[in-house]
Amino acid sequence: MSRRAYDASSSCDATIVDPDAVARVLEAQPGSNQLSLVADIFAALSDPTRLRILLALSREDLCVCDLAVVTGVSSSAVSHQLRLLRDRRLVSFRREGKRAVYRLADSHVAALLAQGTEHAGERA
Amino acid sequence: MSRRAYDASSSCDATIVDPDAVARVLEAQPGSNQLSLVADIFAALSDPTRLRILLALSREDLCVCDLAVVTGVSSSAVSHQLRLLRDRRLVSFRREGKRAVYRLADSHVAALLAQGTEHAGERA
DNA sequence: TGAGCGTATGAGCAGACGTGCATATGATGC
DNA sequence: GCATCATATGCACGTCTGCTCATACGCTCA
Repeated sequence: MSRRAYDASSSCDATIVDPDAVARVLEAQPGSNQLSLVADIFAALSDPTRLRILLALSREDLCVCDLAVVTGVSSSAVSHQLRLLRDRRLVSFRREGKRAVYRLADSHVAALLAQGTEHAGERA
Repeated sequence: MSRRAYDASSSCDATIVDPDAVARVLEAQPGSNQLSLVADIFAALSDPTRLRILLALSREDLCVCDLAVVTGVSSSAVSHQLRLLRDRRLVSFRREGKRAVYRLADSHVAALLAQGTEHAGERA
């Protein structure tokens, strides 16, 4: 939020224009591990197929083959994506006979989805 | 939220196990365009360098070369990423002498960042 | 046990992505 | 005008990603 003017002096090749601001920012930045975690979560939400899966699961628990119908891709592709979403703890599943019925892991996921769609909605 | 048991009959090759649930989901799913928009926004947040840029800008307005210092990559790379963030309307900038000073486009971005980091924080 | 179904996984491929290098553009100051 | 600095852009390269195909696993029922 700093709106103070840049002093326009000082060079810039690997040098810093606003040392105070840079220092404040560097102090507040999360470490690389934490940052990769955040990036991984957003990456999981960055694919249309996975978004369709997650949006579907935000309304109904569904098995793999129904998710294939909903997303319009092969159940193999869905399974691959579900594995990724499982690894990132965004979905969980239970066995029901031969089927695997998936559901969202927790409400944070739905909240992120909602915020993302809302943000996109304003740029129609 | 449907928790009713799957009836375990009916086949599944391109066929549907729970037609009602699938129908409800399909009706509620956004169109492909809207969906791509959402995916693009999340994709913009899915890279550590871009996250560093956005987190930095959520605290301070910064020029390209300072962002290069903060992110630890070349100012060319920063410029490339800023172009992407500009195209997706996540950041805006003003000219200040020779420099371009960038800032977050709106508060939604900060909200998404916060929600993402919070979500990641619980999985330490 | 053996066939059939639903799901999972590994390999391979086409396309997208992030970066650095070289170069272009634009603004400042002599 | 020219030189210099900050930023932007085109290209090339290595990596990653999402899909399909083939195959393996696990469960159910005859």
